[in-house]
Amino acid sequence: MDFTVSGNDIILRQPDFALSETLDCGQAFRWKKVSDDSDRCEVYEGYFLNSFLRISEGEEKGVFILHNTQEKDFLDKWYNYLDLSTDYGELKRRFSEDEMLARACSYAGGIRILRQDSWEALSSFIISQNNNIPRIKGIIGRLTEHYGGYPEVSQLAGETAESLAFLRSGFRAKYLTDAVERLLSGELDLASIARLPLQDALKELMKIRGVGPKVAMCTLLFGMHRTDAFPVDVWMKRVLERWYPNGLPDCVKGCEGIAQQYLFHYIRNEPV
DNA sequence: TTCCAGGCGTATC
DNA sequence: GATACGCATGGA
Repeated sequence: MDFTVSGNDIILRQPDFALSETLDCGQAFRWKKVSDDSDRCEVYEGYFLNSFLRISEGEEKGVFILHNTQEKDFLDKWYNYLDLSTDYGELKRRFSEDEMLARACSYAGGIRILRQDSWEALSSFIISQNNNIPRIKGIIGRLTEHYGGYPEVSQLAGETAESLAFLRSGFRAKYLTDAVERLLSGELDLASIARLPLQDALKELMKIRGVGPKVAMCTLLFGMHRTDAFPVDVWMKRVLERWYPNGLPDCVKGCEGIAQQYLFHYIRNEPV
C-alpha cells in the first residue's frame, strides 16, 4: 500500500485508479465533481455512509490527495471503500486475454468496484430502475438533504409512498417502503444475505417488491462486494448481443461483476 | 412531441 | 417460460 501522510492529507499512489472512472461511472450516486475543466486538478467530493471525503488527482497521474483525512480514517474507511486491497492491474491482465475486455480495460483502466454500504446500494439501485443517472442522483440528493445524510433503514420506518412524494421518485417509492418493512421486521437481513451462495442471495433480495435480477445483482456487487454478481441492464444486453453471443470468456470467472463494469463503461462511452 | 433511462410487476399465451 | 405493456418523472 503506497501512501504517505502529509500534514492533514493522505497522499495515495495508485496507478489503477481514476476519479471519474470509479466515482462517476454509475455504481455510486453521491460523488460530485467540484473542479471544472479549466482546473489543472480533478476534484471530487462525496460520502461513504455519512463520512465526507474531498479527493483530488493532480497533474501527476495516479497520485491522489485525500484532503483532511487522518491516517486512521484512511485505513479504517477509505482503504476499504476504494477497494485498495485488490490488485486491479492483475485483474486487467487476466481480463485482457479477451479482445473486447482488453479494449475496455485499456479504455478506462482506472475503474474500481467501490465497497459501498449494502442498504445504500439496495435503495439506490431500487431508485435506479428504468431511470437515468442524472435523475437518480437528483432523487438521492433530495433523500440525503431531507434526512441530513443518507438515512438508515430505521429512519425510514413508517414512511409511505405518499410521505416520500418529495423525492419525486415515481412508482419506485412504494418499492423503497417495501424494502424498509422487510428489513425492519427481520424478514430479511442484509448482512446474512451477503454470505449466501449467489443464487440464494438473489432469491432473498428478490422477495422485495421492485427488486428483480438486475437490482439484486447490483446490490450484491456494489453493496456486498460479491464480484461474481453480474448485473445485466439495457447496456449490458447490448454488450452480450454484440460481443459475447456465446457467453462470457473463462478469464472473468469469479470476477464477472468487475469485468461487467469495464464493459459497461466502455459501451456507454464507446469511441467510434 | 416523442423517446428513453443501470427494470419490474402483471396479464396472457 | 416467453413476450407485451404500463409505470412516474424529466431531459434530450
